[in-house]
Amino acid sequence: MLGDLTSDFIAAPFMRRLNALVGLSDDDKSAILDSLTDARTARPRADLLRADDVIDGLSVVLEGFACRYKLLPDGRRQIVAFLVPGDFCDLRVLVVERADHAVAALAPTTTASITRDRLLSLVNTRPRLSRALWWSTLVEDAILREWLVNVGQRAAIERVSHLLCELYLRLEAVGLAADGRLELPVTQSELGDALGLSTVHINRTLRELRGQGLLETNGKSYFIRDLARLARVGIFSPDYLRVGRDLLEPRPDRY
Amino acid sequence: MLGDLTSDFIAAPFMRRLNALVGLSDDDKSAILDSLTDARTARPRADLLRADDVIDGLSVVLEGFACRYKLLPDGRRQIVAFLVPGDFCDLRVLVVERADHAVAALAPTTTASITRDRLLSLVNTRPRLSRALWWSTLVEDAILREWLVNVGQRAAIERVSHLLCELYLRLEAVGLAADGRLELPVTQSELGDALGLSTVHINRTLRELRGQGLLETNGKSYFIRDLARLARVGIFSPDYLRVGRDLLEPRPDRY
DNA sequence: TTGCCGAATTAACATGGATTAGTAGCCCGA
DNA sequence: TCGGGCTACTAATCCATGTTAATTCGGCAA
Repeated sequence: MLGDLTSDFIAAPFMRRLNALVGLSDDDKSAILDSLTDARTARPRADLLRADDVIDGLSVVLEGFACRYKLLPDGRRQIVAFLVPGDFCDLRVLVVERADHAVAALAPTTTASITRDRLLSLVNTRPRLSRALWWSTLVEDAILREWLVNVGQRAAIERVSHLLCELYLRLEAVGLAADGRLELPVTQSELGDALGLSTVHINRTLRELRGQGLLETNGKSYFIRDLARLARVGIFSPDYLRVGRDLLEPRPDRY
Repeated sequence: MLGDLTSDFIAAPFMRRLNALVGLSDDDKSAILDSLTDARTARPRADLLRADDVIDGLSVVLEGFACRYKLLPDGRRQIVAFLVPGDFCDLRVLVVERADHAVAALAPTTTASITRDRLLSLVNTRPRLSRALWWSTLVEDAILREWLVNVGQRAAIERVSHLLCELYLRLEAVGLAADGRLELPVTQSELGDALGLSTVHINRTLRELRGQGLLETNGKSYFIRDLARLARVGIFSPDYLRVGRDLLEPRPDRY
């Protein structure tokens, strides 16, 4: 377990996220908090998980920013997901022991772990917790599908806008963005790897968004001046971030 | 339930697929076969599932060919997955009631369903079946990630080659392709929607592959003349289609 | 302070793939 | 049998994005 006060504080985004859907009981909350062990902080660029690593437990991002990625043999890299505080590194540990992709920290990133056995017993005894985990994976899937749409169909300016909208909402949901302001501790080259665009073109596109008065940037601080308009440019609709949310709440006791 | 002999026959690819990983018992097999009801055949272009549809059960593709897709308001379409016999239309029915994307038949497609309640009871009483379903979703996820890599990083000829390799292996796994020959009942425009390329460019690219002696096509019949070489062109590695396979088999009783 | 290095930025140029605009083949229904 | 509507296929042209290369900026270590 982690230090109590500290852990509550650091784990706030995580709990906020789990709580958002299923309304965990206090008991559930402390059960999962007490299961978190082995907090550690990774430096930017460090791998949290390498492809083919044997996974021995579930890690949660508590602070920082990370990504899932896959490499081609010639060095091309596709980032297939961004992980923000509250996201899991490797939920599929429940079933599979080895990852097919790597996870890397992009900013200094603190994670904590739950052992596989502990996780399995939590899941078996706490249905709401189990549902919360399921929900997490489903949202991840939905995001992945939306990213495929993004990269497959949208033009550069639409892609960038869409990603900014998504990240703003996700960070806002865990209390890390507000009033249009967010910190994205990623380089333009990393944005490019996520969107299938070159660094240069990311830069051009951000300039264009700034020119249209939609965005201000200052280093890694982003200020979305008009979220509604940015969403229109990015053909962004937030539905996919709340998969089944409204439907689950009215009947939380169904399963 | 479906007619017995007929159902065994039609459901062969499905059972083959479930069986591939976890080695179901005869008992498991008949349990799931007996749960299949309501077989129906959809025509090409018919939606099997519409976005926002309330899902009342799990459908399995028994015969034919289908796709998951998402539409942008202006009509652009991204196909986010192909479903071959043995694939599930909507596994997330276990948790969520509404789909965030649609599923459409591309060829005449026969599906059968399992009611949600029946499915839940199967899952609760048959751990190996439950594992098989989990595995299915994980493979789907892995494919989705690989598609994102494909569309985000690979050039057109690589993308097309990669997809052909993937579909060949997936169809071969359920007994629907062999000796380099496969039937793809999809139009070139549909391939384009899956790969983020225009119809015209799909056509050019197929011509190029034919020109290089890698491929022969005749209508919707494809003949891969040299799978190894095609895989090299497509930077294709089949690992992602067997997520954790080798790791699960040695300890099938672990959960 | 100086020097270094990675990241941001910009400009010039190159190109892969989109778009447009056709023709031709094929199936199917009248 | 004909005609209509897809789908395959091709060529010409255009443009969004990649590539290359150089400059600037900011932080950080000596």
